[in-house]
Formats: sequence, C-alpha cells, structure tokens
Amino acid sequence: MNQAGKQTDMFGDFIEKMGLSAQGDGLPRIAGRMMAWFVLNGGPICLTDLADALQISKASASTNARLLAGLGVLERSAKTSGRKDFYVLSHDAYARLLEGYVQRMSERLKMLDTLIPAIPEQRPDVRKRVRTMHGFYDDAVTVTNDLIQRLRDQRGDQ
Amino acid sequence: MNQAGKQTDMFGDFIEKMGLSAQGDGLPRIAGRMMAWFVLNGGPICLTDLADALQISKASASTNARLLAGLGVLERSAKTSGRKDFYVLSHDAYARLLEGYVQRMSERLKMLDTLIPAIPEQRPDVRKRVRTMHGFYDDAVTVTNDLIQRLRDQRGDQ
DNA sequence: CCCTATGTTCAGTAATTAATAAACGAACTG
DNA sequence: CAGTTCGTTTATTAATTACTGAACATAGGG
Repeated sequence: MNQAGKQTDMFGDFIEKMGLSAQGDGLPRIAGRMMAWFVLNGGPICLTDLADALQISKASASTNARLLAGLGVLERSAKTSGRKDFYVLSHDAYARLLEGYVQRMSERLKMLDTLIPAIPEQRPDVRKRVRTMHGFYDDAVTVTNDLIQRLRDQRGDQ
Repeated sequence: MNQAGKQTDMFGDFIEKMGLSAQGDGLPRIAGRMMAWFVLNGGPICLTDLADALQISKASASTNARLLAGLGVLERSAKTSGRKDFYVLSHDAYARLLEGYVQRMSERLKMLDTLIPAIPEQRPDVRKRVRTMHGFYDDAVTVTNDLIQRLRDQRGDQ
C-alpha cells in the first residue's frame, strides 16, 4: 500500500486501458498492452520476459511484437546479444504510426484519381462530391506529413 | 459497352474498393460501400431503395445507415415526407469524421494526464517517454482541429 | 556433441462480429 | 378500418480473429 504499490497499479491500469483503446483502432488488445508496456518500461526486453511480464503466451508475444515492429512502434534492438531478440520502443514510434495512416490515405487518393476521369461531364454534382472527398484526403495527407516532419525535427536523433 | 456502361463499372468498382478499405478502418464493409454510394449519388434515398441499390438486406441498410449517421457521415434528410426516412451525405461528413478521431485521441490524453502525476520522481526516463506520447497526441489533436476548422471555413454553408 | 533456452509456426478453441431472414410495430393510404 | 409499406429489432448463421498450447527449428553453452 506504499507509494510504489500505488504506482504499480497505475501502471497496470494504463496498460490495461491502452489494451482496450487499441481495440478501438482495430489492433489486438495485446498489441495495445504491449505498446503501453514499452512506453512505461522502454526496454530492451526479450520475448520470453515480455510474455512473462504481460502474462501472455510466447506465441502472442512473438506475433504482436512483430506486428508492432511492422507498424514501426517497436524495433529489434541492435544489442541482440546471443540468440535473444531484444525489442525496444522505436525512437520514431509516433512518426512511423502516422506514416501508416498517410499510406492508407494515399491509397484512397489513388482510388479517387482513377475514378475522377471516369465521371461523365453530364454529372457535375458527382464530380463535385468526389472532388470534395479528394480534397479532404489531400489536406489530411499534407497535414499529417507536416506533423511527421515536426515530430522528426523535435527529436532529431538518428 | 458504351460509355455509360463503363462508368457504371467504375462506380461499382469504387463502391467495392471503399468497402474493402473501410474494413481497414474497423468499419463493416457495408458501411464503406454505403458511404461510397452516397459520395457518388448524394441522395436523398430511403433505406429500402438503398438496400436494393447495394444488394443488401433491409436490416443491414438500417444498421449501417444509423452507424454512419452516428459518425456524422450521413444525416436524416429534412425532406422526410411521409413515413420514409431519407438519408443524405452530410455536408459536414469529413469534419465530423475527424471529430471522432479527436474525441478518441482526447480520451488517450486523459489517460496520460492521470498517469503522469503517478510516475515516481526516481524514474525520469518513464516520465520522458510518457510525456513524449502525450506531446504526440496533443499535437495530433491540435493539427486535426485546425484541419476541421479549415474544412468548415472552405464550405461555410450552414 | 548433447542439452537448454529462445523464437516461430501450427492447429485448435473461444469469442467477436458481420450479415441475413423473419417477426414486429408503426404510420400513411385507400 | 383493413391493408400495405416502411424501418427496427431479434435470433441465427457464417466468418473472421485473437489467443493459446504444443510441436518444431535453431543457435549457444557446457
């Protein structure tokens, strides 16, 4: 019941809430909890210890660590001594996450780019609505890229 | 095989691709197809006709129309003549979508706001990582709100 | 050269969710 | 007031997915 105990609970709560919140983003709950763990503890840590820390199976630790690494949130630590794979929170985590969003928005822009020329001249209303949608994604991509750049400028390390 | 036929295919392709793309956002495929239909055709349309147009059940039309209305993408048309509910693409669709994102990011900010005071002074590294995450969501919320404002300024109607 | 430790893969299970059909209720229409 | 036309609700089915345990492969350490 000392201060340390209270902190541990707060940390556990945060990990759990991030798990639930991640589900809202379409990510596995374990991925969210794992990300929260890394935000709190940083790493490096190997999958076996991570599985133990989060009380999940080795299989889930492996799968979700690779998922988060694919999203750019985690990185395999350069300090891979021996056989163990050590993971760390990416120095770039949030910028990389945004890059994922940009990529998906750009795919929609491509869809719209191929659609627009096919809209008949006789349907200016259709063209207007599609152009509005295109303008939205265009702005969103620009704004997000600016934010990515700003994040990278803030912590210009590597 | 005339020009009109080609257009219909392009429209159908777009509707289908938006369905798949929406799944990537954690939305039902039908919701994505429905949104695409409204971008193309605008509305107003009643649920029965929409179900027929998209070849889906009335139940799915009802459920997903209400979902999209909840997200701010669709609106019940003022022109509700008789019993029918007519839906239209919201004039605010994209700004409203962004407001949903802002809301969810703000919830994470609240989580972080309650977490930060509980971090012990002896762990400046933890505090730094959590603050970094907080700063990211803070920036993201600001940038997104700016974009919302810009979208609203562009089409200042209503 | 075995033996242990670690990460990955596979098969199975449980849970969630999308989608439908059918029943229901409510309102306009004759 | 009966009949029809909507939209919603409910129960069911199908499909997807998260998660696990166990088998597997591989590399280091004795």
